[in-house]
Amino acid sequence: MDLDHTLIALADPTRRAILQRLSRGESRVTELAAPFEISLNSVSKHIRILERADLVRRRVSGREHFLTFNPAPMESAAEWMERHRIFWTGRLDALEAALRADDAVQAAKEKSKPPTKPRSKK
Amino acid sequence: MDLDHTLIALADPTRRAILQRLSRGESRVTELAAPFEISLNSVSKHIRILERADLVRRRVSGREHFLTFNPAPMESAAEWMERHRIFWTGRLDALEAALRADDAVQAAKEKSKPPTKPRSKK
DNA sequence: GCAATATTCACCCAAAAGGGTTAATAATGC
DNA sequence: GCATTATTAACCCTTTTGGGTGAATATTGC
Repeated sequence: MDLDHTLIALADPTRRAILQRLSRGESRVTELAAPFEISLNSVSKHIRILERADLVRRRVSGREHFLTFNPAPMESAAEWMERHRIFWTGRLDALEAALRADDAVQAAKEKSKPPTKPRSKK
Repeated sequence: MDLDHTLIALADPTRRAILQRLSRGESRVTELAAPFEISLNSVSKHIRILERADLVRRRVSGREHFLTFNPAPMESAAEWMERHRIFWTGRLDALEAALRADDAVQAAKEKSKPPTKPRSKK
């Protein structure tokens, strides 16, 4: 799934730093790699993972590779996370509400024990 | 960083399915593993990764381990993603605006060639 | 043409992830 | 006590990740 690639790409501090740098504008690979202590080669591999997630686009001009940040996958991921966060948390809330409701029913039963009018059907 | 563990945990379909199941209420490991084709053992390993991210909590009662979904790390991750998405995209917008402004300045220059008060820097 | 530059390719290595199988451990039911 | 059940532990295997080095390739500048 795309989401997998996006989340994997974002789950690394070096790659997040690369994206942060690229959010300020396009950059060549060497420029981008300079601030990092790891080798140019390792940075190149991180870039490939970012490209797989389509978070980074490459424009080759002669021997220089210009990289740009593409926010679209990040928007999808943020949207997915927000939606599921709300949905999943909402279901927990619903569950708790149901439990509270059950408790209330139980309390009512205990209190007045009515013959519990058989609800017709069945 | 915590974010690393959270994103890694969320970057797998099996683990997302586990969380989805747990969002409907707590479950034992065996119950949880039943719908999956992979072994109980593999599910157990996925659970450990979810626990590392604190997305899943474990309550042991006798030989049964009851798992619950903890939404807090997901909220942090969603918050992080939304904040950076806006910030990074915002900077791109700012960059584009700056480029458009430069274009406008350039166009103005071309049109009337005024002495163009040098805006200091660079 | 030739040296320097920008980048990747092809490897090596260690650690982690994701899958499996076969014990081992701990609690339950009888 | 003893069989059953729930779960992890300890291994094996393969792939991926994250790091490295050294060579290959392509382009630029002279």
